[in-house]
Amino acid sequence: MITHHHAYVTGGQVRTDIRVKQELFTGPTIDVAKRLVGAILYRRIPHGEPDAGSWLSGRIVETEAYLPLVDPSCHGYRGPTKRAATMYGRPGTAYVYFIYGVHWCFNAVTRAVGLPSAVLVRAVEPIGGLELMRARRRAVPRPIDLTNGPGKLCQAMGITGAHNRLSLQRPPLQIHRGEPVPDRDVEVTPRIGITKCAEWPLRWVIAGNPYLSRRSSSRGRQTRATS
DNA sequence: TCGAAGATTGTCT
DNA sequence: GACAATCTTCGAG
Repeated sequence: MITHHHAYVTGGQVRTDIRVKQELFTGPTIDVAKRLVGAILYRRIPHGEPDAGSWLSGRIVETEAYLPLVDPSCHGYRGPTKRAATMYGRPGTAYVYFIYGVHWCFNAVTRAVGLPSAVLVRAVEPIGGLELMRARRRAVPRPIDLTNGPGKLCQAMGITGAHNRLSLQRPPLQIHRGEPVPDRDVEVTPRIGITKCAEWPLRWVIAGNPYLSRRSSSRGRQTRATS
């Protein structure tokens, strides 16, 4: 079961905590994408907004890797354009972009400065701040639909372009290591919603987790741990 | 400067 | 399962 720890690190714990968090984002993007499955995403509501100071949190259950140099689906593929510039920045920072004129998508930047790459967080399992998430997600009766998609989780947790380029090691956005997910529970599938190199197995999920995003529309190739 | 596409979601049939 | 909503980005001209 998942335990929720609201406490934010202070004092002598800070140094160790920051090092651990940075390690979350080091290494090949594929490794980071798998590693972030089971990690905890924290969002602190800043002063000036309703419910300031409270925390929203969720366990990451679904990620996708967008690779440098070789991946035409990666926004950084065609160079450091205005939008993709964030991907060329420091690993462990947020890359948040607007899509379809409707939704925000949240990524963690990976690799090194100058190598555009990121991990898309596609779904989280809500842990803390359920009521606040529900308030941000209008017309969503079921808790299971609160954060089961990249646009949904950004809406529920109030993540927007204002967070683009921010460090993920301190408020208002943080990712902490969570309880390890056994390898046998992590499945790899093709990515969802892309047209280029759509068959590449770069999506990681906790098999059978009820908070995963919707199935891929066309081929019904949703993976299941058990049938 | 213009047009098309897009790492999505909610609604309708 | 199909499609509209909605707008920023990007590449072509």
